[in-house]
Amino acid sequence: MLAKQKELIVQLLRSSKLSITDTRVKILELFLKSNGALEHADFEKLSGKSFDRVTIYRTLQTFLDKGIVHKIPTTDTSVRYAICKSDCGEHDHHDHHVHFRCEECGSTRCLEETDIPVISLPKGYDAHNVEVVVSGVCKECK
Amino acid sequence: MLAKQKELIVQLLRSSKLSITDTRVKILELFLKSNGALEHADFEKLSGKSFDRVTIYRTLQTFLDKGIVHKIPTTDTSVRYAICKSDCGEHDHHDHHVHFRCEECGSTRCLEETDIPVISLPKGYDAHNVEVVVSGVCKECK
DNA sequence: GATGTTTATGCAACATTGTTGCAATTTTAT
DNA sequence: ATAAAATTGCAACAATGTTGCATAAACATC
Ligand SMILES: [Mn+2]
Ligand SMILES: [Mn+2]
Ligand SMILES: [Zn+2]
Ligand SMILES: [Zn+2]
Repeated sequence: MLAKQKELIVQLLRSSKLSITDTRVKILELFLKSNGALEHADFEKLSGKSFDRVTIYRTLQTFLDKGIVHKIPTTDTSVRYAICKSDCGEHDHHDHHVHFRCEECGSTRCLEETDIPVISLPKGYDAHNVEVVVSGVCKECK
Repeated sequence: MLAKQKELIVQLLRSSKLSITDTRVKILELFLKSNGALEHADFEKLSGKSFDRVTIYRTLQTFLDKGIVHKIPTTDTSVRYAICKSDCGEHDHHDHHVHFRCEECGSTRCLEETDIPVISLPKGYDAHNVEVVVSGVCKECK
């Protein structure tokens, strides 16, 4: 791993008041390396089975709590996580972008530049959050 | 069960070229009765444990294949299903509506009148399907 | 309504995914 | 270097989903 990236990761953990551990550094490294969302099984594979499953679950939950990563909805039982590129904090997330799932390569990406549209709901409904997931064929697969 | 509803369900199964079985009738009955999306565990509870888990999985998959139900994306591992109110067929679904998840009562509903907005993606991306899930507080819970 | 054929179901066995308690280890603060 | 606090790995468990196969139910034909 590059020293620069390591420094970046350490800063990220420190600013979230998390202690610097091998698992956390490795998982953040995998997020930065990948160009899309990752799911639990990916970490077990990509990390070379060096970490316990439970630790990975707990680490992802911690990152969620701290606003370091966010989840992306799916229609199957998998849970997909992506790193927050905007500076989300523990109590305010502002990842208001569309997600894209490619039917060819299976990758899921954050489209940072594509904003979530305004949805006008029927009377009586109060919206707190809107998730948009587009599926289709990505740039690379066409 | 009302005779009228039973007849409706039988028609629905026939028009999808599915044989009429107890499990299928019961599951459709539960869909019609509920005013929101259901997940696998709901069928085991609501049906009174009379059906095998495997049969429920297979029935839901069959209904999906035939366009009788559709899935709704979630950020957890649960898979939620709702009945298609538009007349979707085996090869063409046209459920282009927004879904709403209430943070209070936990119900997920199809907002049939609320259309999916047009999303303009970055160049190179080809959209086939757009899913919108809004979370917040529903009519009844306010 | 009885017949054979097709289809669906239930069961067992297994795989995958996620959770909790607790002791051992690592990190951090002093 | 040491003590306190936090994280990790392990075991045990719970929930969810899949497959093969024998039995049972539904369907089409007579
Ligand atoms: Mn994202
Ligand atoms: Mn719907
Ligand atoms: Zn692709
Ligand atoms: Zn509600």
